[in-house]
Amino acid sequence: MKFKIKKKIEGKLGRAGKIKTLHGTIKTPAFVTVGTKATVKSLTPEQLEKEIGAQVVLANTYHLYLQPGDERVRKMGGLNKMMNWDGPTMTDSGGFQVFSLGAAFGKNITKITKESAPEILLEEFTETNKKHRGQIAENFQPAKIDENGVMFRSHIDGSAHYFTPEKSIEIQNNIGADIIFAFDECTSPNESKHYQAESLDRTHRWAKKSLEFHRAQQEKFSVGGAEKNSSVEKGGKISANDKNFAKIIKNQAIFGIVQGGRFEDLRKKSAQALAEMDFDGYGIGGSFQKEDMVKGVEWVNKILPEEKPRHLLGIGEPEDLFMAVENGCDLFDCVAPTRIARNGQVYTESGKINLNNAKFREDLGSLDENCECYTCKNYTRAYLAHLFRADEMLASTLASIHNLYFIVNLVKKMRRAILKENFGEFKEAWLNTYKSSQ
RNA sequence: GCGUAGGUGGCAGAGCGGUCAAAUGCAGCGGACUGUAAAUCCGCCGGACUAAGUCCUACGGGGGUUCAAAUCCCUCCCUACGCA
Repeated sequence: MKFKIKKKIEGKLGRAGKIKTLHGTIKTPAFVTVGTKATVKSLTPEQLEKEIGAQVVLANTYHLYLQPGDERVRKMGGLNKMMNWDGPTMTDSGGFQVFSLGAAFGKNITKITKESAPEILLEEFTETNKKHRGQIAENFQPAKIDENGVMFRSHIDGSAHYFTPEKSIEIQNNIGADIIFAFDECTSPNESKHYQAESLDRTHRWAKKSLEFHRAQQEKFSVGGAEKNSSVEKGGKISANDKNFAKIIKNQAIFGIVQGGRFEDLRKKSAQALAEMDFDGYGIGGSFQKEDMVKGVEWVNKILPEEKPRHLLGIGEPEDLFMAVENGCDLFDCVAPTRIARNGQVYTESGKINLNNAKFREDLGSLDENCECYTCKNYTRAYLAHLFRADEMLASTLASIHNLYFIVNLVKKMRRAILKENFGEFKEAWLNTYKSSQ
């Protein structure tokens, strides 16, 4: 993987550049589409590429390990081949599941908190979650952390699985994405500073282990290439797939992940510690308070090496993307566009609208007035409103096409603005319209 | 005409003397969703008053029994099935 900066935003940390991978080039800043289980929900790769113009897909280590199993992914020729996606790919390490299946499990907690958010009545939410999320037994906690790793209980069948940094990397090697992440702990925003600090040190130790293990794997595959491949060592023949994997892993980049919650000293310490390790790029993870996410990003990006790409994990909403691009992030992924789409909400230039609202039942306009996407060119709000009410699958597909097009192209526009040196004006104008009618 | 089973909120359908403005599901209305436990979840859903609450009108119509009736009795109307 190679990263090149083409242009910077004057007086800011933001930049436009290019990341070259085995499966193609990513023009940054870029929005990464999320395909957790090796599919961007409700979309075909062809729609992703042609209708949306997506550049990258991010899949998930934990999910693909559970099903179909990373060995099977490898047998199917790796992530790209398996899902018929030709472009660049990434995998998240399972670090987010430490949070979502751990501290956040059964509670109504998200990694983004808002100043205005009311106190959460934990017990109430736990009760409702038990009721509605099925099979889960009393006090069931699917993720438990210790110094060496995390014990996950499968959310599918309850079986126990132990992830170490090495295990996560090994799985990610088998999945074969272009960019992989070190195993980390995404901490809950509700944790004390004491816990955040403790967890941070552990995440740094895991980062080092992840990096060392990955480099060793690459070494194994580069010296003598496919001959050193494990299946060959067992006496097998060198298959085309083994050769292909040798190439993939040799080129597989690894990003370290910065944590530290919303604490300045911890964020800076984390950026410093990771910058000292020779990662190919960096992820910025963990929880934020919406209002001061800017500061968090700034603290970190001032320290991380400029010449390496930075991925802001799990963000976001349009306003977050402007903030992050301006402050030096190159990649973003977020489930929001596809998730809210499946739930009936779509982006428009003037804010989000909910197609389940009665007022759209006879609205013959397109989802967003000036949008050029496939959905907007061919369908009305009224039709989508009907599809959602009728519980038709096409509703998800059409809304997802629109939302991803909207976000992917918004970031592309930001890139163009950087190249044209008018990012500031573009941001201001865009956000004015977006906010004004919310 | 006779027999049997029924008539409950927009629909389906519980309840069979008090704890019933009435379970549950659907429909309806609104909200949430930020490295996907997610085609998910939450709230409201007879009427009036800002809310805890208070009052009003309600389980086919009418009449009764009872301190108390969606629930028991009588009668009428209607529906389904069976028999003439």
